[in-house]
Amino acid sequence: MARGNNVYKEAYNRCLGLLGAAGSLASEPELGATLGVSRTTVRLILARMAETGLISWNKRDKTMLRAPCADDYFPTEETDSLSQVIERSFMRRLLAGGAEPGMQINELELAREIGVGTTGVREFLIRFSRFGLIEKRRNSHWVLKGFTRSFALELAEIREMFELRSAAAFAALPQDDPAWAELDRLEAEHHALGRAFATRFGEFSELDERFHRLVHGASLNRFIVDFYDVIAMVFHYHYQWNKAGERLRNEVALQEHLAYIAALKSRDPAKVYAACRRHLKSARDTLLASVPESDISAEPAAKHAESMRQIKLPAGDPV
Amino acid sequence: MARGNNVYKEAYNRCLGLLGAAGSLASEPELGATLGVSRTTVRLILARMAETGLISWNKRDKTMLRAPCADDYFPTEETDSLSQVIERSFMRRLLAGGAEPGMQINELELAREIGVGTTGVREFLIRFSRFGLIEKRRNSHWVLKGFTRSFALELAEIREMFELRSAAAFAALPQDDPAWAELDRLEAEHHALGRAFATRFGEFSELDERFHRLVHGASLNRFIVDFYDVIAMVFHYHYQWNKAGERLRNEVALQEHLAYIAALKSRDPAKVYAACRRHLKSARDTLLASVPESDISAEPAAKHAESMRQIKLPAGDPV
DNA sequence: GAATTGTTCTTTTCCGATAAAAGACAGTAT
DNA sequence: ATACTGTCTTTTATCGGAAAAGAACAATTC
Repeated sequence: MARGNNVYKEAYNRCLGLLGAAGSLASEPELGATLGVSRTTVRLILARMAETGLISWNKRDKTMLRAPCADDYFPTEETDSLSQVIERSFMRRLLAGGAEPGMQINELELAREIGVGTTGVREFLIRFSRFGLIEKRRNSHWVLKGFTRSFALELAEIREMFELRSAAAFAALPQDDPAWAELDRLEAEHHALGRAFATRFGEFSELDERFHRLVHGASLNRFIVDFYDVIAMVFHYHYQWNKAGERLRNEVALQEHLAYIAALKSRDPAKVYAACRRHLKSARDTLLASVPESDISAEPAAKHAESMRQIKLPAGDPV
Repeated sequence: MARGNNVYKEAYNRCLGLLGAAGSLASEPELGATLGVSRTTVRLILARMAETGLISWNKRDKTMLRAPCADDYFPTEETDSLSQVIERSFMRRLLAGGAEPGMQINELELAREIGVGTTGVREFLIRFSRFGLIEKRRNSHWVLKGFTRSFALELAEIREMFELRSAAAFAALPQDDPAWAELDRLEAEHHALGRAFATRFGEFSELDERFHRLVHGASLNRFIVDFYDVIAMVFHYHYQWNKAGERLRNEVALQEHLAYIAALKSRDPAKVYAACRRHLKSARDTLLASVPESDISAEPAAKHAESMRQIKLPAGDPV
């Protein structure tokens, strides 16, 4: 009948890392800031560390008595927040099969199977609904729209609109904008990853997200920035269940990113546009290739969205 | 400790209207369909109507005994759903003054002042967050971002992108698409409203929303369609508190709509583009004019968003 | 006297319970 | 045979309460 203490447990685990690395711990407010929790939680952590004999704690003095070992850590199942637990569980069902579009979602059943209260599930579904994969019937159940080809196409359409615009805005950023320094840093990381690609190619997706978020940030538009959450969600879960051809896919994307970065640095709108489009096109094709081919007639939207991309908008300044 | 019975009360009131108009009532399933509620609720309504002597109810026979009077209706406060109550209350505070950007939102306080449970407020805030006016701090409070100039600009930017694309898609719709018939109907309604504008100009906003939703629907993209919810919310609440110049504003918009509709019917992409842009530009200007001029330096995004619109994207097919 | 600690109060997060509303199914009327 | 009604089951919407986490303030320490 109360919230779980995962915040404490998760912060405790991270704090063990800090202790192991430094041999002692900073002041309570400072620890709170680095761990991203309140001082109340910090003091709970310190209390337990003192209790288990990891440190001696007397006011300002927190010195390590022994190095933390594997047993000191809380198991990972206990450090996840409720929403993470629900999200993962839900996405597994969604992607790991048997989730037909049109199927209805039962809050109570979902809550019982995951082992949480209904409120948590409800709130998750409301938050999740903005991804466009589920829909609520008034005073009734939720309906699964499914991870379909048409979803992928609609997503790609918006992404392309937003990212082309963001990339153009990025190229127009003043010389002294901190984004340029961050771009240099990311470029270096791309090169570093490329050199050790054989062993580290799995790290690419994290770099990918950081790069695209940086670009989107240049739009200075909250709707564009927020929309990247949808893309990130899709990539995160979708590719987690679909590791086929991961290495090649990432290798291609990495090269495209480097060309894209070079184009941004040139500040030439035409070059930026071309490099961005090239990358977006391959991202879309890759995503579509991994969505199982479905009966198109059952998805009128997909057909239309595909034809949509052929429509030529009259040239002109954006409004 | 349970849900309110507003669904029943609201449906009951609408059913009184049906009864008054027709003199008798259809079958239970049919009534459920027209009122948009389940048969369980329909039977509750019929039971009360029989009890209060409005009808005699015996199986299939439901005949009116007396015409419904004002006293038969439930008061409007009791027919609103919890989320409507919370939304209105929240928007009133947001727009009716004293809501500074950066201010923090207290769930418990809000719940107490509105007289509802915390769960309802929480769920409302989560749902409302997609409008980009509030933001959540992890494990902590919500922060009000405010109905600022920069919000209006960011909103307008996306709206323009989406609507230009939707309008182009609309013009490319096949001749036999039902949207064309609906467009004809809306055009006729525009003309009818225009003829009686002096007395009925307040009805324009409802027509406005239906027209724009029809256009957006042609995109066949759920993200574009859903985004219109944001615009509709803004217009609904903002203009509800800002009636200054309403008649002129609506008159201009009505004429622009007629030109826009004519352009769509011409199916000429260049004409569609021009008419759509003209209308969007005046909609943006009108909205901006009604947002109080604020300290631009405190809102870096606003400045940038305004310069953004000057950037000329290289012409080319959409990806 | 500025930062840190000790203490207390507030707010968020979450669960279980319950009435309203939806939905299912069998029986009955046309 | 089809559509409607009567009855029963399932599911959703909402509240109150309790523990965890945050935040504020007073008392120390360097």
